[in-house]
Amino acid sequence: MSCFPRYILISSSRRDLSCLEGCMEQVLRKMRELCDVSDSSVNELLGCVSRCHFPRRSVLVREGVRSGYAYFIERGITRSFWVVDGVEITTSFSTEGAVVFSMDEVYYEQPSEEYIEALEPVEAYAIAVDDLRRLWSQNLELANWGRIIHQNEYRRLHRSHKERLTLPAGERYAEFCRQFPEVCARVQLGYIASYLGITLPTLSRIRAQK
Amino acid sequence: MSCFPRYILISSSRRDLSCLEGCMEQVLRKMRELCDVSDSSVNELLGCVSRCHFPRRSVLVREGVRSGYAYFIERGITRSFWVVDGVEITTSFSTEGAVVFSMDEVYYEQPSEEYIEALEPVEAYAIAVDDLRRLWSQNLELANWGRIIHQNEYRRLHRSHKERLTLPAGERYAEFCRQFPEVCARVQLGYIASYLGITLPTLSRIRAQK
DNA sequence: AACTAAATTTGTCGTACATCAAATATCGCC
DNA sequence: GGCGATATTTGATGTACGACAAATTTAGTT
Repeated sequence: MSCFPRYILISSSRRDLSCLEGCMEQVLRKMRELCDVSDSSVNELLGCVSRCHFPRRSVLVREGVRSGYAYFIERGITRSFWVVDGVEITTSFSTEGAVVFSMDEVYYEQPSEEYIEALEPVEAYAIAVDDLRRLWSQNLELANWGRIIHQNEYRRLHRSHKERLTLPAGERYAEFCRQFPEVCARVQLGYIASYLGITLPTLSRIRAQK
Repeated sequence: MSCFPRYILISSSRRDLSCLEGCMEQVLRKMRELCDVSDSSVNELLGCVSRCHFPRRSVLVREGVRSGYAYFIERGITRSFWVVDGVEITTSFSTEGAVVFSMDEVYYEQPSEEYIEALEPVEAYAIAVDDLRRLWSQNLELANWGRIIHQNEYRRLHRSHKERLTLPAGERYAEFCRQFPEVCARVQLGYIASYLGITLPTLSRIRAQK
């Protein structure tokens, strides 16, 4: 089990929106791919976020804790994982434009069961979980956006589950590379192996075969 | 691959609500466990449903088709499954009080990728997918109820995925029996084996060990 | 650029579970 | 209540992948 260097930097002045002009570009680009959101809703969202930075290997969300924040990834890549009996199990990767948060915290108001860590230096926008919940409950456009994100996550998980049960390891890896070429290129092998449910040596051998 | 005897009976008179008095008991009981829904919202829902019956082994939702309906299970049990290369993979069981539908149809307006079949004779209430979508988009209470159902499904899947990656087959079976004793008792072994990602002979041997 | 730590490859061996097949038990239905 | 179909058990054999460990390559830090 790795040990985590720990610092979280959240810019102090939540109300200084000057830095937001022309910001959240990746996040907003991704949002517009998913659904229509009016400028006023976007502004509501922008009013709640603070820019922040996470060095490589730092932890955004920790097991057993309520971090209090969700994060929109503007630059960099993160992984979510469980630690079970000292073994890390990667459950997802998130890149530019994605939202990462603890489902336990946001949906169930409980401490997170997962970790989220930065695999590269991450530029992000933090939003307080309370603010996110409030926006989702009050603003229909943002609620729909949240729902679509969640539905897509469910679908990814559903399909990955299907693949786990039907495809041998090599084909699952090929499928992963096809679906997430970005992630495949930027992330080290051990994390992908863990995501696919195989060991690092096995994945290495699979790659050697071709 | 099994072949399906097929008849779907939906009572013709959608507007005859007399049969609904004291009806949907199991469904409404389950709903109240999850969240608060006012009588007027419940009535909105009741106004859209029709009682229907599915014999054992009949199919509620078929792959490649838009069934046009979601179903509230009042009595009986269903399974959802994929057919991949002629092999059935069970992804969930639904009992009294549950809602079953094709995610592809309701969320993505596409033909279903899954089958849903009755494992026992099923008494259900059918709602047109269009009506369900409309209710969810217009009624905040019902929308929240839908969201909670979806979140719980996500969580179940997330955890089952975790178990698949960390526990050996025998412990996964034990965990399944602990979490779903009802289902465990009512459903035949092959479906449970398929849900757990092991073969029927293997599950039979696991049980013989204790 | 060099030094160190981390990631990946490669090797050997063990095992949990799959596959195929046949025998027995159970259950749905008339 | 009994018959026929279906579900479960049991057996023999194979294999994909895991576990552990050492060698080699790659990459991060000064």
